[in-house]
Amino acid sequence: MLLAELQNHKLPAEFYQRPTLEIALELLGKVLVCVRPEGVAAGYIVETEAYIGQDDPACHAYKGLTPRNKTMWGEPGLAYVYFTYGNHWMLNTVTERADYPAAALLRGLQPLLGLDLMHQRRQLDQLKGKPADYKLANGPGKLCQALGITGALNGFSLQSEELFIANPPAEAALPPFEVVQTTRIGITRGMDSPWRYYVAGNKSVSKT
DNA sequence: GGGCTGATTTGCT
DNA sequence: GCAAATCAGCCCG
Repeated sequence: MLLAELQNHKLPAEFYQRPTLEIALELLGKVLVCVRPEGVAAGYIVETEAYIGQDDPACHAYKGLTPRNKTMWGEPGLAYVYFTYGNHWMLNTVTERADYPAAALLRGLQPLLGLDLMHQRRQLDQLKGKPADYKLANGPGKLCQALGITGALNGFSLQSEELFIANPPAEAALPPFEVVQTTRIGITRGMDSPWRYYVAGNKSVSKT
């Protein structure tokens, strides 16, 4: 079964102990897996953004350490989950090294496992019917909703049993793809840094 | 397909 | 109080 394969190919701690831009780039095509009591959901990462250090005006760490952004100063490989806009959770992977606040935001997922569960969680309106599969997690807020990720997972290790990122086995990998590098989305400061990456042509990218 | 707008909570000024 | 690493609904074409 694919889930067992994925569990055996978790990214090692060293993967996260590197420059954030490298990590954001290399996360593309990896598989994010979330195991909750109600079931398993997983998808290919197709869009990421880097937020790097206290000098990056768009990074939450810009204004210094607060209870909310504390996880960014933690060990690389932790999940930094935060709440914004009154409705939405966001998932990041902590990068670089402990005591240095940096993270890669996961912005888009191409659904792979647990499609029914994702539809159930993302159900908007009984009358409207199901959204297309590629729209289940094509955005950072939707991604968390589809996988059942909430603040309860903030500070969890991304090598845990509940939430982890894995290198898919060759037979389950995304077909070869090109990467587009561009500026970040949804921010009001630090808009010049081209720290967003996505899989060219993939429909689960939030905006092209 | 694209543009505009209200929703709704948390954390910090 | 207000801004926020957003989303969905509604209108238009």
